[in-house]
Amino acid sequence: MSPRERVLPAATVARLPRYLEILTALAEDGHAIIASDELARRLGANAASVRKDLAALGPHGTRGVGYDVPALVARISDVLGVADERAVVIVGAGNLGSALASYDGFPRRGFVIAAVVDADPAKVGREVGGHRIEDARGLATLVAARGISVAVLAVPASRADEAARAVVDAGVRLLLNFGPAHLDVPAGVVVRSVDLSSELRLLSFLGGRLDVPSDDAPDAPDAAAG
Amino acid sequence: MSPRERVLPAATVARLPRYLEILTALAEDGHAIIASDELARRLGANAASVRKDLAALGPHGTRGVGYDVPALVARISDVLGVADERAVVIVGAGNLGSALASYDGFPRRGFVIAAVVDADPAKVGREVGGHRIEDARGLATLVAARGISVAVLAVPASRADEAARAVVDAGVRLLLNFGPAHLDVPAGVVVRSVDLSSELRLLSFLGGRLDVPSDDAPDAPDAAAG
DNA sequence: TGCTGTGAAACCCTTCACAGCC
DNA sequence: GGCTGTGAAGGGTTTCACAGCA
Repeated sequence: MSPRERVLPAATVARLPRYLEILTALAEDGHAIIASDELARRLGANAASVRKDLAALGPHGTRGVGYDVPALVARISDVLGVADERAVVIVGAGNLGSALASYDGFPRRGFVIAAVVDADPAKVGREVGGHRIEDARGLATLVAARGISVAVLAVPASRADEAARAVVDAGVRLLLNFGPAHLDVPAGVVVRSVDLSSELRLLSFLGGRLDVPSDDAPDAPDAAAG
Repeated sequence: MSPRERVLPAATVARLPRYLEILTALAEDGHAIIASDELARRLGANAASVRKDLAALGPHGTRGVGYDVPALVARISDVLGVADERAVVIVGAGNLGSALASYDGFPRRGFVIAAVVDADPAKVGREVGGHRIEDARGLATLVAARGISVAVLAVPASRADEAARAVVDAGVRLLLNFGPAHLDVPAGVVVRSVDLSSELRLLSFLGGRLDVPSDDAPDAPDAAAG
């Protein structure tokens, strides 16, 4: 449906948030210039890869000198669209949902928690992280009234599909899912999944391999979920 | 304990935990057989990819019929090494650490929370998720005494490096890091990072492409890389 | 017939090596 | 000299298409 002209390689896009974190920290430390070598070291990547990534964003480097840190911060912020604040609803006020509601990383990155909802009436009215838990049945109203564009799903695996359907029906098209399942959503809805169970089991596997002596450290495979 | 184990492709390994989740659920629902098409649908992947993945584990499928669900569950469990319990220490008893300490996904997947530590003396002695918060300075002793092999880092970004060094010094070689930074660890130490900030910003980017880009149309940097 | 198992092609990403500019 | 920008090479992953078997 959407005219998806992929300007940037997916792998580059996936790294942009980390560039932004590093470059922002550099800017706050007063660094005005950085070379690809140093950036690569901080990112844990190859310098050529860094140069390819940054070149794809446009010419912000000077040969023989390095990259203009403030310019890159501005450019990446622009590309990622972090300039605009986004209203977020956290669905599920269990342990994880409560933690996320209190997580200061959200507001610091332009994500305003506009609502925390739960399907359990017993939880409605309680407070988590300064937010009053509201009834999940009122989702559609909340989304419309507060301009919510992102939903964070922190519900049990068995409820994930149901919750996804509810937020999509309410008009949300960006989902961050903390659950093991693949969510079946309509075209036009974007889902990113953070699967703690999978990460743990992957660790378990990689740990089993540690007994084998190896000359170089096996890099963890990227878990870029589809 | 495995007949003959060849090296599995990293991409396959990264998917195994999700296969295991799906297949376990199928087994509990009484399904004895599943076809690659159906498995692919639930995984959100291609059927050929599923067949390649499963073929790499050995012959557990029957042509014209499908795959033996219980056999696959057993095989993947074996490969991932989830049979053994692993003792985990959670480092950082803030919002996220507390949530993880209460997260029932850990015990259900063979990860026993053996300790929760924090560097803040004010927090020591309090309880989270049934675990008493202990002093982070005693890490080395705890790790040795309780056979801890996995550390979950849930500390602020500014403390991540410090915390990583501490757990590695204590003898832990498997780290699950909830933080934005790249951790510099010695060879032989495996780190998996779950970066909530990055996920959010990625969502932000993907969402920006769904709506009308505000002022600045994608200025078409030649994507012809390589 | 139906579905698995698998060569082969296509694709993507990373890394190297070096040309180009300051 | 130093560092960016980029063709080319190399390696891995996905997808197709079909052979092989119950």
